[in-house]
Amino acid sequence: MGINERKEREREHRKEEILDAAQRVFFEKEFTAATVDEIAEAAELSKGTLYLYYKSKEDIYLAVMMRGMEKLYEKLEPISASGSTTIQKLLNFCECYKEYFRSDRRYFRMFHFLQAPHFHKQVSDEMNESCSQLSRKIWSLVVGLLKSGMEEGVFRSDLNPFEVAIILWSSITALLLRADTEIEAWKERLNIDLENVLDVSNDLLFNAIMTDKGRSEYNILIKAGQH
Amino acid sequence: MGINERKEREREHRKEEILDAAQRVFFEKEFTAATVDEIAEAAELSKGTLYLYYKSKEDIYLAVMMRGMEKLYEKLEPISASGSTTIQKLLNFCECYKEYFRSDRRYFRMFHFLQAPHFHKQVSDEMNESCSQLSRKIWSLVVGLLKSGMEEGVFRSDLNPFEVAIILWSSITALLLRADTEIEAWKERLNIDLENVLDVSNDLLFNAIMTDKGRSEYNILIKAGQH
DNA sequence: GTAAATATTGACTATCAGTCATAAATTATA
DNA sequence: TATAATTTATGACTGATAGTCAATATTTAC
Repeated sequence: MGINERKEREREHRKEEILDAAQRVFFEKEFTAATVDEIAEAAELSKGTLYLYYKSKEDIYLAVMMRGMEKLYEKLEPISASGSTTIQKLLNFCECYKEYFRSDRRYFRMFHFLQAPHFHKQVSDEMNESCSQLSRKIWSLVVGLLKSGMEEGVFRSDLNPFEVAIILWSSITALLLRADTEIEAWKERLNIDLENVLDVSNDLLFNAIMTDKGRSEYNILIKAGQH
Repeated sequence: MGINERKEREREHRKEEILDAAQRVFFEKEFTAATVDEIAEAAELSKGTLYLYYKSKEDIYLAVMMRGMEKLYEKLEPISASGSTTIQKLLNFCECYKEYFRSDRRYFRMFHFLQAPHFHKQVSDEMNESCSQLSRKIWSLVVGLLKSGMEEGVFRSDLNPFEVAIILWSSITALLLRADTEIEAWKERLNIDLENVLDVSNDLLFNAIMTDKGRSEYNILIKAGQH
């Protein structure tokens, strides 16, 4: 019976079409401002049909956001797999995340909602699970990098790689989320460029987690990058 | 005419009563789950009356949150005014924020909403302004501390105190917000204690922003604190 | 004591997520 | 091919809730 397979394919295709429509809507309006009716209209389907494919508005939102996370993963993974040194990879990771922030800002912006605790109440267990799984994929790239660096002796091995990953990821994401909403305000009020603040923050943290060996390689790369 | 003054006092008093009621509600339920009708019932007033005193649900929420920020300020300010050394003050600031997180968790939890960009759409300009003003008050304590430390030569003076304040505040707040919602998950999954991660993060950043002079004082204090 | 001003009310409106009985379309059976 | 069974789609409806406003009650001024 190829019929069930075809039906399954068609179902997945329809789900993607709904996401295409939802993405157009969520790129224009944030979660609360966007309505399910708008998404249905954009998808040229009735609202009831949407609910045959997704369990809630939050599920649809997360599914679009996961496209964004997947895209970030696709950008980070090749760095991880490349032949660069660990220090170079760390710098590339950060540059890549910043580049993602700049060019895929509408996806990045959706990450704001991951923070809101109430949001997850309406998310189905399956969606939450796929989302965590994808998070962990990205996560493991960072942890992997830190572990390699510790083994090679460029990162301090007295630190816990998971803890350092949390620290780095939290601080970078927090500053980018802040930059997303406040970059103009800081520029005007105190002439501070939040993207530059991120560079300073990274520089402080990188130096702090590196060994002398790591730092010497890092400083050479940094100087080479500044021109 | 003392009547207008009395009326003004009564109006302020009523606003506080509404906040008392709103606080009880928001301490139990997060923003979306709490309803204005519930707050009205808790205040023993009709919903219409609430809107004579506050312009929106968001305004009421922010007003309660500002009580929480005020309370934090009241705890931080004495540290700033004390005769301790700058390094000691920095450590006390962090300990104080962590203590606030633990004992005033319900206020702290409300901070989650400050991040959400859509939230501010419904906030009146006046409320936004009072809120920013209060933020700046807390903010200036941190910046003041950093500036003093730079003058005394315990903090690196090649760094911009405003930028360092953003970095410290962002990273501490981001880790505490994460701890608020994920502390059990990390404990179970990888046996990682997010409160400890905060200590590690602070240690990395503090060392990174200090001069040799600062670090030597810091290390003495840290060792004294560990017993 | 009465008129004007002020404060309060709660029924009403508008909006929107999610549902479900009904209808259309597709597939299986005779 | 005709009909029954199954699957997919619909949109009017429900329930929840933020915010409004004409009507009412209370307080102040004369």
